[in-house]
Amino acid sequence: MQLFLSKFKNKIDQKGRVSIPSQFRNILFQDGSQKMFCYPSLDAEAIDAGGDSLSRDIYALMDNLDPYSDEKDFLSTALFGLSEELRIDSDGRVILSDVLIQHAKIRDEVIFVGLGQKFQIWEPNRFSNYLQEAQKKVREQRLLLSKKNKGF
Amino acid sequence: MQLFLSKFKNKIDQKGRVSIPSQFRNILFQDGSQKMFCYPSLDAEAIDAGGDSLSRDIYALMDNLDPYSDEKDFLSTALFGLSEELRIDSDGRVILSDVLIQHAKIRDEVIFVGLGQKFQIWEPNRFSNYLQEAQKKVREQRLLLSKKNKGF
DNA sequence: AAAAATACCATGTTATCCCATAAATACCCA
DNA sequence: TGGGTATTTATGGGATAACATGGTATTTTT
Repeated sequence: MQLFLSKFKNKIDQKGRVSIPSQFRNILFQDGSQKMFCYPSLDAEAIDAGGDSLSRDIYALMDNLDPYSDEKDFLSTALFGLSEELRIDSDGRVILSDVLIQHAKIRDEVIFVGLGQKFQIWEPNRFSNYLQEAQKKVREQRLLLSKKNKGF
Repeated sequence: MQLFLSKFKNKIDQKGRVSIPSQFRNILFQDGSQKMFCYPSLDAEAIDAGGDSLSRDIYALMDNLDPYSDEKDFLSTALFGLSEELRIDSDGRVILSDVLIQHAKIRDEVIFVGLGQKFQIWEPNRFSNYLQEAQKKVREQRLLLSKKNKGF
């Protein structure tokens, strides 16, 4: 399985179009779909995005919940109610919706960040702050992890 | 399993290309992949790099985490977001990304240092400083150890 | 009709491929 | 062992393809 790795900075033009980094695009295209599945990230000011496998994972997650629970209703509203399948045009670009743009406080540049099975889209400054925090956490965690994981 | 051993100094050309030392390249090619997996070293001004086995170790590490926790998001941002799989071209060269170059403060020459299951890429002067300190530390340690373990 | 979405085209930049060269290494055979 | 030949390797350059990005034209929506 191909993973989303690394990060890329791209511009948004006057029409609101952004190129999806080719590395990510190729992964999305692998299952034949010309869509990018995305929704406002639940715990960050960013957009979560991915391909068919991501949307399938989320469907599967929902299926495991009690059909008549509040929890399921909340989650399906938060995820499916706000998720979109953006069409990827012939040049590999998408147009982000207003809802997504406002949630992530995006202007005219974005950062695509690979997270393995999905990726996120950030406003650049906001992302560099988040990254610093994340790196701090990793350094703390690593002490624990390194006992089990050789080499890393 | 083949180990990355010894060190090699190579040049970066005007296009940003560096030859991977053939000894290392052969190990990378063993599992058929044309990629070099790498990321900014966590505790040194250097680039950590390796092949499939290194990336698999890290993927496995992430698999153990709760898929929808923000702990996982933090870790995958710092690990996946900063990792790259650089394509090795037909002449055995890669192009290091800006992020990696800036982290390791690399200019037009690098040193590849074998560390067993992975290797590091250093700016030459920075590496020789690091090496001197490391040797000093080893000598100090050895004095302590030798009291218990003669012969080392 | 106006606005938005889509297709299509153009451009500069960068990455990728292919080939050339020189040095180093491995190989071979008398 | 020596001496010469072939092979590998690092490195440079030119040609080509891919990519991000901007623009214009055409279609669709409302």
